[in-house]
Amino acid sequence: MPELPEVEVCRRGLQPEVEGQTILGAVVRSPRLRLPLSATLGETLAGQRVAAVRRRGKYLLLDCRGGVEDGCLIIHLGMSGSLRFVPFATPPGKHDHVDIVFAGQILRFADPRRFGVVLWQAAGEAPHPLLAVLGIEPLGDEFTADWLFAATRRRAAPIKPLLMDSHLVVGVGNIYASESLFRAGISPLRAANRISRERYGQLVPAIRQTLSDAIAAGGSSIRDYVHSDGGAGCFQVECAVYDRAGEPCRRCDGVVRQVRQGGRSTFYCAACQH
DNA sequence: CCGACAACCTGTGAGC
DNA sequence: TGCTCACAGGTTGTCG
Repeated sequence: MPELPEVEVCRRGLQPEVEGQTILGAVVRSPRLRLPLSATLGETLAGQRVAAVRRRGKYLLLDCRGGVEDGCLIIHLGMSGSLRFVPFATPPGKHDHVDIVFAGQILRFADPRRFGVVLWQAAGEAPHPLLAVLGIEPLGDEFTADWLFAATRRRAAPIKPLLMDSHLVVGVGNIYASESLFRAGISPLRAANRISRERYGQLVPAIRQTLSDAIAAGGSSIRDYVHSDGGAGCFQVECAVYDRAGEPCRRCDGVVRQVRQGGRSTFYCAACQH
């Protein structure tokens, strides 16, 4: 479910609940995820104090201190993952794979499709390979039109799948790639190296704005559970093109089209986007 | 190095 | 109602 905004909303929901709190232990019901879960996660996490809740791309990072070894709990929600707080003794559902137990409540990780990841990274180890290959943060200072223009000079692939390549830029998933390109008036089919520097000057702010708006829209209703349903976020923001094939464009009297790129659905308005 | 594609896994909705 | 198929918000690995 989650792209960058959903993960960031999740992080903000998590932070006030767990920062400074001590983890009593963890329960692993099913270790089968995208990468196998450590069998000793419970012992590793027991007694850890959560020093900070950070985000890198779509990865949540819980910095931990004071257990058997300092380190970082890395969580990725994959396509269908979610985190929520539940009271003690709440019976686990079919896809509730991991519990992280705090003094007053349980942080429960569920993931029907098992594309998610829960990993322990010990302090002092080399950065985990999953994180080491990540590109730059789209809401960070480095993400500029000049940078994106330079990074795409040798890329003949269509711009939309490139925006979704986390080795280049992190966090832009299938929904927000389509939405950002609509906002910038750029066709998702256009070769990345045939987009001018000036038009990247439109695209970069469009991506930032699209992500920021989505974070702001999702950021309202967080309290005792962690929001990770991008669908709900999308309803709140009202998508311009995503999942609106055949429906009227919101900007002109055209119709939203759907095509397939890299095995994923892309939505756009051929009249508004070139 | 680049780009296209299959694969991982489970659930859901559409169509017959 | 029940079956089958296509598709779903991510990422990696393989192949040409």
